[in-house]
Amino acid sequence: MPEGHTVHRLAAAFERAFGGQQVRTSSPQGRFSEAAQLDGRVLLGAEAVGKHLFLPFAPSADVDREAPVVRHVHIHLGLYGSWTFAGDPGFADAHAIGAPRLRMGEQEEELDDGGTAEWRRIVPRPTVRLRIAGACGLADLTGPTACEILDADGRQTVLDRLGPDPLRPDPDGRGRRRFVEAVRRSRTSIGALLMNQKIVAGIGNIYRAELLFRARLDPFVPGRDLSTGLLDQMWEDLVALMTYGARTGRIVTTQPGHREIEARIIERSRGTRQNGDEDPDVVPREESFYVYHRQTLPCRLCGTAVRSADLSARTVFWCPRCQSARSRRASWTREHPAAPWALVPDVDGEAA
DNA sequence: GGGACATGAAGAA
DNA sequence: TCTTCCTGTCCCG
Repeated sequence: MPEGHTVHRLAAAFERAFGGQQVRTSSPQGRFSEAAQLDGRVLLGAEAVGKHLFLPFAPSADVDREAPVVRHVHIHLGLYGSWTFAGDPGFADAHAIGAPRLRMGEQEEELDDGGTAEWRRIVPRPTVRLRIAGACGLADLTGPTACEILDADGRQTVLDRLGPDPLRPDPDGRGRRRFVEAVRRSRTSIGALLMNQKIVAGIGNIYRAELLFRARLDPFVPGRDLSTGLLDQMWEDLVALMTYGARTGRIVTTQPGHREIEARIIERSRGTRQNGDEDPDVVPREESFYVYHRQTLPCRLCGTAVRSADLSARTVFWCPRCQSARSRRASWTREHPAAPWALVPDVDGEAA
Protein backbone atom coordinates (compact mmCIF):
# COMPACT_ATOMS: atom_id res chain seq x y z
CA MET A 1 0.00 0.00 0.00
CA PRO A 2 2.45 2.53 -1.15
CA GLU A 3 2.40 6.23 -1.74
CA GLY A 4 4.76 7.83 -4.23
CA HIS A 5 7.86 7.72 -2.05
CA THR A 6 7.74 3.90 -2.00
CA VAL A 7 7.49 3.72 -5.77
CA HIS A 8 10.57 5.92 -6.12
CA ARG A 9 12.44 3.63 -3.74
CA LEU A 10 11.30 0.68 -5.80
CA ALA A 11 12.58 2.24 -9.01
CA ALA A 12 15.96 2.79 -7.39
CA ALA A 13 15.97 -0.80 -6.11
CA PHE A 14 15.19 -2.20 -9.57
CA GLU A 15 17.85 -0.04 -11.14
CA ARG A 16 20.46 -1.45 -8.79
CA ALA A 17 19.21 -5.00 -8.74
CA PHE A 18 18.55 -5.59 -12.44
CA GLY A 19 19.51 -2.50 -14.46
CA GLY A 20 21.33 -3.42 -17.65
CA GLN A 21 20.92 -7.15 -16.98
CA GLN A 22 19.30 -9.82 -19.04
CA VAL A 23 16.46 -11.16 -16.90
CA ARG A 24 13.99 -14.02 -16.83
CA THR A 25 10.33 -13.07 -16.58
CA SER A 26 7.31 -15.20 -15.82
CA SER A 27 3.80 -15.03 -14.44
CA PRO A 28 3.37 -17.88 -11.95
CA GLN A 29 -0.24 -16.84 -11.41
CA GLY A 30 -0.83 -16.82 -15.16
CA ARG A 31 -2.69 -13.53 -15.24
CA PHE A 32 0.17 -11.67 -16.93
CA SER A 33 0.84 -14.07 -19.75
CA GLU A 34 2.65 -11.33 -21.72
CA ALA A 35 5.55 -11.86 -19.33
CA ALA A 36 6.72 -14.53 -21.76
CA GLN A 37 7.36 -11.85 -24.42
CA LEU A 38 9.92 -10.22 -22.15
CA ASP A 39 11.74 -13.34 -21.03
CA GLY A 40 15.44 -13.09 -21.78
CA ARG A 41 15.42 -9.37 -22.60
CA VAL A 42 17.61 -6.76 -20.98
CA LEU A 43 15.92 -4.63 -18.32
CA LEU A 44 17.14 -1.15 -19.19
CA GLY A 45 16.33 0.57 -15.90
CA ALA A 46 13.34 1.76 -13.90
CA GLU A 47 11.29 4.92 -13.74
CA ALA A 48 8.89 6.19 -11.08
CA VAL A 49 6.26 8.84 -11.79
CA GLY A 50 3.80 9.45 -8.98
CA LYS A 51 2.63 6.00 -7.93
CA HIS A 52 3.41 4.49 -11.33
CA LEU A 53 6.43 2.30 -12.01
CA PHE A 54 7.79 1.71 -15.51
CA LEU A 55 10.28 -1.04 -16.30
CA PRO A 56 11.64 -0.62 -19.85
CA PHE A 57 12.83 -3.77 -21.59
CA ALA A 58 15.23 -3.65 -24.53
CA PRO A 59 14.05 -4.75 -27.97
CA SER A 60 14.53 -8.41 -28.68
CA ALA A 61 16.72 -9.35 -31.63
CA ASP A 62 14.36 -12.19 -32.51
CA VAL A 63 11.02 -10.51 -32.18
CA ASP A 64 11.79 -6.91 -33.16
CA ARG A 65 13.91 -7.56 -36.21
CA GLU A 66 12.10 -4.99 -38.35
CA ALA A 67 11.57 -2.17 -35.88
CA PRO A 68 13.19 -2.32 -32.44
CA VAL A 69 10.61 -1.46 -29.81
CA VAL A 70 11.22 -0.82 -26.14
CA ARG A 71 8.49 -2.43 -24.07
CA HIS A 72 7.57 -0.73 -20.82
CA VAL A 73 6.05 -2.83 -18.10
CA HIS A 74 3.67 -0.45 -16.38
CA ILE A 75 2.89 -1.32 -12.78
CA HIS A 76 0.56 0.33 -10.31
CA LEU A 77 0.41 -1.33 -6.91
CA GLY A 78 -2.98 0.03 -5.97
CA LEU A 79 -4.13 -0.66 -2.46
CA TYR A 80 -2.75 -4.18 -2.13
CA GLY A 81 0.15 -4.64 -4.46
CA SER A 82 3.64 -5.39 -3.21
CA TRP A 83 7.06 -6.56 -4.36
CA THR A 84 9.07 -9.12 -2.50
CA PHE A 85 12.79 -9.52 -3.15
CA ALA A 86 15.14 -12.42 -2.52
CA GLY A 87 18.68 -13.03 -3.57
CA ASP A 88 22.32 -13.47 -2.73
CA PRO A 89 23.53 -11.62 0.37
CA GLY A 90 25.21 -9.09 -1.91
CA PHE A 91 22.00 -8.62 -3.87
CA ALA A 92 20.05 -7.79 -0.74
CA ASP A 93 22.72 -5.38 0.50
CA ALA A 94 23.01 -3.72 -2.86
CA HIS A 95 19.55 -2.21 -2.83
CA ALA A 96 18.81 -1.82 0.83
CA ILE A 97 18.15 1.85 1.50
CA GLY A 98 18.54 2.60 5.14
CA ALA A 99 17.10 -0.77 6.04
CA PRO A 100 18.16 -4.29 5.22
CA ARG A 101 14.65 -5.55 4.65
CA LEU A 102 13.30 -5.53 1.18
CA ARG A 103 9.63 -6.14 0.85
CA MET A 104 8.48 -2.96 -0.84
CA GLY A 105 4.79 -2.70 -0.29
CA GLU A 106 3.12 -2.47 3.03
CA GLN A 107 6.22 -3.98 4.59
CA GLU A 108 9.74 -4.61 3.48
CA GLU A 109 10.76 -8.18 4.03
CA GLU A 110 12.88 -10.80 2.39
CA LEU A 111 11.54 -14.09 1.19
CA ASP A 112 12.82 -16.77 3.48
CA ASP A 113 15.36 -18.82 1.59
CA GLY A 114 16.60 -20.55 4.72
CA GLY A 115 19.78 -18.49 4.67
CA THR A 116 21.36 -20.77 2.10
CA ALA A 117 21.18 -18.31 -0.80
CA GLU A 118 19.14 -20.90 -2.66
CA TRP A 119 16.79 -18.19 -3.79
CA ARG A 120 16.54 -19.68 -7.25
CA ARG A 121 14.55 -22.54 -5.81
CA ILE A 122 12.01 -20.42 -4.00
CA VAL A 123 8.63 -21.47 -5.32
CA PRO A 124 6.49 -18.40 -5.94
CA ARG A 125 3.24 -18.08 -4.10
CA PRO A 126 0.29 -18.84 -6.40
CA THR A 127 -0.71 -15.18 -6.40
CA VAL A 128 2.55 -13.93 -7.92
CA ARG A 129 1.57 -11.96 -11.03
CA LEU A 130 5.10 -11.31 -12.25
CA ARG A 131 8.47 -12.71 -11.31
CA ILE A 132 11.66 -11.06 -12.53
CA ALA A 133 14.85 -13.01 -11.93
CA GLY A 134 18.37 -11.77 -12.56
CA ALA A 135 21.85 -13.07 -11.92
CA CYS A 136 21.84 -12.33 -8.20
CA GLY A 137 18.23 -12.31 -7.11
CA LEU A 138 14.56 -12.12 -7.93
CA ALA A 139 11.52 -9.93 -7.37
CA ASP A 140 7.94 -11.18 -7.05
CA LEU A 141 4.94 -8.92 -7.68
CA THR A 142 1.54 -9.65 -6.12
CA GLY A 143 -1.79 -7.88 -6.16
CA PRO A 144 -1.14 -4.92 -8.46
CA THR A 145 -3.98 -2.84 -9.85
CA ALA A 146 -2.06 -2.58 -13.13
CA CYS A 147 0.60 -4.79 -14.69
CA GLU A 148 0.72 -4.40 -18.47
CA ILE A 149 3.09 -3.92 -21.37
CA LEU A 150 3.04 -0.50 -23.05
CA ASP A 151 4.92 1.00 -25.95
CA ALA A 152 6.25 4.55 -25.88
CA ASP A 153 2.84 6.03 -26.76
CA GLY A 154 1.11 4.00 -24.09
CA ARG A 155 3.60 5.17 -21.51
CA GLN A 156 3.06 8.77 -22.58
CA THR A 157 -0.70 8.36 -22.26
CA VAL A 158 -0.23 7.36 -18.63
CA LEU A 159 2.11 10.30 -17.99
CA ASP A 160 -0.37 12.70 -19.59
CA ARG A 161 -2.93 11.76 -16.96
CA LEU A 162 -0.61 12.76 -14.13
CA GLY A 163 0.08 16.08 -12.48
CA PRO A 164 3.49 17.13 -11.16
CA ASP A 165 5.34 14.70 -8.91
CA PRO A 166 7.01 16.36 -5.91
CA LEU A 167 9.80 13.77 -6.11
CA ARG A 168 10.79 14.64 -9.68
CA PRO A 169 13.42 17.36 -10.11
CA ASP A 170 11.75 20.74 -10.56
CA PRO A 171 14.56 23.26 -11.00
CA ASP A 172 12.48 25.99 -12.64
CA GLY A 173 9.47 25.61 -10.34
CA ARG A 174 7.18 24.56 -13.18
CA GLY A 175 5.79 21.59 -11.25
CA ARG A 176 5.02 23.71 -8.24
CA ARG A 177 3.27 26.34 -10.35
CA ARG A 178 1.16 23.72 -12.13
CA PHE A 179 0.04 22.42 -8.73
CA VAL A 180 -0.74 25.86 -7.33
CA GLU A 181 -2.64 26.98 -10.40
CA ALA A 182 -4.67 23.79 -10.67
CA VAL A 183 -5.75 24.05 -7.04
CA ARG A 184 -6.65 27.72 -7.32
CA ARG A 185 -8.81 27.08 -10.38
CA SER A 186 -11.02 24.58 -8.56
CA ARG A 187 -14.06 24.80 -6.36
CA THR A 188 -13.37 21.29 -5.10
CA SER A 189 -12.14 20.91 -1.53
CA ILE A 190 -8.40 20.86 -0.96
CA GLY A 191 -8.79 17.45 0.72
CA ALA A 192 -10.23 16.00 -2.49
CA LEU A 193 -7.79 17.84 -4.77
CA LEU A 194 -4.77 16.41 -2.97
CA MET A 195 -5.98 12.88 -3.75
CA ASN A 196 -6.44 13.70 -7.44
CA GLN A 197 -3.36 12.45 -9.28
CA LYS A 198 -3.92 15.02 -12.04
CA ILE A 199 -3.39 17.79 -9.52
CA VAL A 200 -0.37 16.24 -7.83
CA ALA A 201 1.01 12.77 -8.47
CA GLY A 202 2.14 10.51 -5.66
CA ILE A 203 0.11 11.67 -2.66
CA GLY A 204 -1.99 9.09 -0.87
CA ASN A 205 -4.23 9.14 2.15
CA ILE A 206 -1.45 9.53 4.73
CA TYR A 207 0.35 12.42 3.06
CA ARG A 208 -3.00 14.11 2.42
CA ALA A 209 -4.03 14.07 6.06
CA GLU A 210 -0.60 14.98 7.39
CA LEU A 211 0.10 17.75 4.89
CA LEU A 212 -3.21 19.39 5.73
CA PHE A 213 -2.45 19.20 9.41
CA ARG A 214 0.99 20.71 8.97
CA ALA A 215 -0.62 23.55 7.03
CA ARG A 216 -3.33 23.85 9.74
CA LEU A 217 -5.78 23.66 6.90
CA ASP A 218 -9.38 22.45 6.99
CA PRO A 219 -9.74 19.60 4.45
CA PHE A 220 -13.09 20.92 3.26
CA VAL A 221 -11.94 24.39 2.16
CA PRO A 222 -12.31 24.93 -1.60
CA GLY A 223 -9.04 25.11 -3.52
CA ARG A 224 -9.90 28.49 -5.02
CA ASP A 225 -10.01 30.05 -1.53
CA LEU A 226 -6.33 29.31 -0.89
CA SER A 227 -3.55 31.81 -1.44
CA THR A 228 -0.65 31.26 -3.78
CA GLY A 229 1.70 31.79 -0.86
CA LEU A 230 0.11 29.05 1.21
CA LEU A 231 0.06 26.60 -1.69
CA ASP A 232 3.68 27.33 -2.56
CA GLN A 233 4.63 26.47 0.98
CA MET A 234 2.49 23.35 1.02
CA TRP A 235 4.28 22.18 -2.12
CA GLU A 236 7.66 22.79 -0.52
CA ASP A 237 6.53 20.95 2.60
CA LEU A 238 5.38 18.04 0.46
CA VAL A 239 8.74 17.90 -1.31
CA ALA A 240 10.49 17.75 2.07
CA LEU A 241 8.15 15.11 3.51
CA MET A 242 8.24 12.86 0.48
CA THR A 243 12.00 13.21 0.06
CA TYR A 244 12.39 12.05 3.64
CA GLY A 245 10.01 9.18 2.87
CA ALA A 246 11.92 8.17 -0.24
CA ARG A 247 15.19 8.26 1.67
CA THR A 248 14.08 6.27 4.70
CA GLY A 249 11.12 4.27 3.43
CA ARG A 250 8.96 5.72 6.18
CA ILE A 251 6.42 8.48 6.39
CA VAL A 252 7.21 10.69 9.36
CA THR A 253 5.52 14.06 9.65
CA THR A 254 5.73 14.85 13.37
CA GLN A 255 8.34 17.17 14.79
CA PRO A 256 10.35 15.63 17.63
CA GLY A 257 8.83 17.94 20.23
CA HIS A 258 5.35 16.79 19.27
CA ARG A 259 5.89 13.09 19.84
CA GLU A 260 4.66 11.52 23.03
CA ILE A 261 5.88 8.31 24.45
CA GLU A 262 2.58 7.59 26.18
CA ALA A 263 0.92 7.54 22.78
CA ARG A 264 2.55 4.17 22.23
CA ILE A 265 0.35 2.59 24.83
CA ILE A 266 -2.82 3.87 23.24
CA GLU A 267 -1.95 3.09 19.65
CA ARG A 268 0.09 -0.07 19.91
CA SER A 269 -2.83 -2.14 18.76
CA ARG A 270 -4.00 0.08 15.92
CA GLY A 271 -2.26 -1.34 12.89
CA THR A 272 -0.79 0.82 10.07
CA ARG A 273 2.57 -0.77 9.81
CA GLN A 274 5.49 0.83 8.10
CA ASN A 275 8.87 -0.31 6.93
CA GLY A 276 11.30 -0.41 9.80
CA ASP A 277 8.80 -0.64 12.64
CA GLU A 278 10.99 -3.20 14.34
CA ASP A 279 14.04 -0.91 14.24
CA PRO A 280 14.54 0.88 17.58
CA ASP A 281 16.36 3.78 15.91
CA VAL A 282 13.47 5.03 13.83
CA VAL A 283 10.42 7.00 14.85
CA PRO A 284 7.80 4.44 15.87
CA ARG A 285 4.62 4.48 13.87
CA GLU A 286 2.50 5.66 16.74
CA GLU A 287 4.59 8.82 16.89
CA SER A 288 4.98 9.34 13.16
CA PHE A 289 1.67 11.03 12.38
CA TYR A 290 -0.32 13.98 13.67
CA VAL A 291 -3.77 12.83 12.61
CA TYR A 292 -3.68 9.81 10.29
CA HIS A 293 -5.55 6.95 11.97
CA ARG A 294 -5.71 8.94 15.20
CA GLN A 295 -9.46 9.53 15.14
CA THR A 296 -10.89 9.99 18.67
CA LEU A 297 -7.38 10.40 20.12
CA PRO A 298 -6.29 13.80 21.43
CA CYS A 299 -4.55 16.13 18.99
CA ARG A 300 -0.83 16.23 19.75
CA LEU A 301 -0.93 20.02 19.85
CA CYS A 302 -4.23 21.06 21.39
CA GLY A 303 -5.72 17.89 22.87
CA THR A 304 -8.98 18.13 20.90
CA ALA A 305 -10.24 14.75 19.66
CA VAL A 306 -9.08 14.06 16.09
CA ARG A 307 -11.98 13.56 13.70
CA SER A 308 -12.47 11.43 10.62
CA ALA A 309 -14.90 11.54 7.70
CA ASP A 310 -15.23 10.33 4.13
CA LEU A 311 -13.74 12.65 1.55
CA SER A 312 -13.40 11.54 -2.07
CA ALA A 313 -13.96 7.88 -1.30
CA ARG A 314 -11.31 7.72 1.43
CA THR A 315 -11.26 8.58 5.10
CA VAL A 316 -9.71 11.93 5.94
CA PHE A 317 -8.46 12.72 9.46
CA TRP A 318 -8.12 16.19 10.93
CA CYS A 319 -8.07 18.19 14.14
CA PRO A 320 -11.21 20.33 14.19
CA ARG A 321 -9.50 22.95 16.29
CA CYS A 322 -6.00 23.28 14.82
CA GLN A 323 -7.46 22.98 11.31
CA SER A 324 -10.57 25.03 11.89
CA ALA A 325 -11.71 27.14 8.97
CA ARG A 326 -12.78 29.98 11.21
CA SER A 327 -9.60 30.26 13.22
CA ARG A 328 -7.30 29.98 10.21
CA ARG A 329 -9.18 32.00 7.64
CA ALA A 330 -7.06 35.07 8.19
CA SER A 331 -3.86 33.21 7.54
CA TRP A 332 -4.78 31.23 4.45
CA THR A 333 -6.18 34.10 2.53
CA ARG A 334 -3.20 36.34 3.13
CA GLU A 335 -0.47 36.18 0.55
CA HIS A 336 2.13 35.47 3.24
CA PRO A 337 0.40 33.35 5.81
CA ALA A 338 1.97 32.77 9.15
CA ALA A 339 2.84 29.25 8.13
CA PRO A 340 2.73 27.05 11.19
CA TRP A 341 5.39 24.74 9.84
CA ALA A 342 7.81 27.60 9.40
CA LEU A 343 8.37 27.36 13.14
CA VAL A 344 9.34 23.72 12.85
CA PRO A 345 10.60 23.57 9.28
CA ASP A 346 11.31 19.95 8.55
CA VAL A 347 11.23 16.46 9.85
CA ASP A 348 14.50 15.72 11.55
CA GLY A 349 17.13 13.58 9.97
CA GLU A 350 16.97 10.38 11.97
CA ALA A 351 17.02 6.98 10.29
CA ALA A 352 19.08 8.30 7.41
C1' DG B 1 -13.54 -19.47 9.10
C1' DG B 2 -15.84 -15.05 8.24
C1' DG B 3 -15.87 -10.23 7.97
C1' DA B 4 -13.83 -5.73 8.22
C1' DC B 5 -10.39 -3.10 6.70
C1' DA B 6 -6.21 -1.09 4.23
C1' DT B 7 -0.97 4.12 2.09
C1' DG B 8 -5.82 3.10 -4.94
C1' DA B 9 -8.15 4.09 -9.08
C1' DA B 10 -11.14 3.01 -13.25
C1' DG B 11 -15.54 2.72 -15.17
C1' DA B 12 -20.51 2.75 -14.99
C1' DA B 13 -24.58 5.26 -13.90
C1' DT C 1 -21.68 8.54 -6.25
C1' DC C 2 -21.57 3.76 -6.85
C1' DT C 3 -19.31 -0.65 -7.88
C1' DT C 4 -15.59 -3.37 -8.91
C1' DC C 5 -10.94 -5.24 -8.85
C1' DC C 6 -6.55 -6.73 -6.62
C1' DT C 7 -4.34 -9.37 -1.60
C1' DG C 8 -3.10 -9.86 3.15
C1' DT C 9 -3.90 -9.27 8.04
C1' DC C 10 -6.29 -8.86 12.14
C1' DC C 11 -10.19 -9.46 15.10
C1' DC C 12 -13.98 -12.02 16.46
C1' DG C 13 -16.77 -16.03 17.35
